[in-house]
Amino acid sequence: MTALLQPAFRALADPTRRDILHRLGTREMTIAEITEHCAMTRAAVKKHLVVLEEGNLITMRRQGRETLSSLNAPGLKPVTDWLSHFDAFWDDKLSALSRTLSEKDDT
Amino acid sequence: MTALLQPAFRALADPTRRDILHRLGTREMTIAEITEHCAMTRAAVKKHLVVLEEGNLITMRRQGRETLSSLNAPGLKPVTDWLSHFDAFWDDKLSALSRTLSEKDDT
DNA sequence: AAATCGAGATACCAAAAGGTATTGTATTTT
DNA sequence: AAAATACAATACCTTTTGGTATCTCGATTT
Repeated sequence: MTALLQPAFRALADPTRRDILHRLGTREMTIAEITEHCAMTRAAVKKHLVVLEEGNLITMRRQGRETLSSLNAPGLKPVTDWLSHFDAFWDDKLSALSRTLSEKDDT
Repeated sequence: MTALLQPAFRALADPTRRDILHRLGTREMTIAEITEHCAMTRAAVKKHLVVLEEGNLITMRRQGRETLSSLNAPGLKPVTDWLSHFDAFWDDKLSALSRTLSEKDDT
């Protein structure tokens, strides 16, 4: 999974792609549907989707003449794992609480 | 803080910059020190440091003729906050626990 | 004071990223 | 079968990105 760290971070670096991820959190969507919200051409949206797929953040499946894109949230795990390395450096109440709890119960 | 979301994600998109962040987790370092590990010129490293500073992920201070760079971990918070929106989509034990707790106590 | 050392500042270059336009190809619809 | 639909693929363009080289400036060392 750590092999997908760079493609995932790369995919997240663009605001359009983050917006698409958010929308796909709601439901599976066609390229045309996504394009409605994006102020660019279908071709451009498709490119973004390919980048998201390379980052393992979405999956695409062909159904008839449509391509359905859906969120692959577990693909974010390498990213959150990498970020968790820095948890110890700031004192966020919740993360501190989580750390405390995980110390008591590491099953 | 949400205004720094894009610069922060941008800064994290480069493997060299992520590596620098890791190193700065250990201690404050000069540009020359960082450059030793980076297989590129000081000028290139400096550019990366500027990007990291724009993302609010590090701070730089001049001391004599040296520039000391240090990690600013709280700058990662907008990123982790954005990512937490997707917590509900995978079943990570710790994040599930955190959500449960935050429901009971939202102060 | 002179030489050196760590950086800042530009200018420049090649490659990648983000986007459009155009053309082509299956799948539906009528 | 013909037309329209939803997309794929390619070519092309512009801007950004990652990098080097060079020159200069200010701080240190001797």
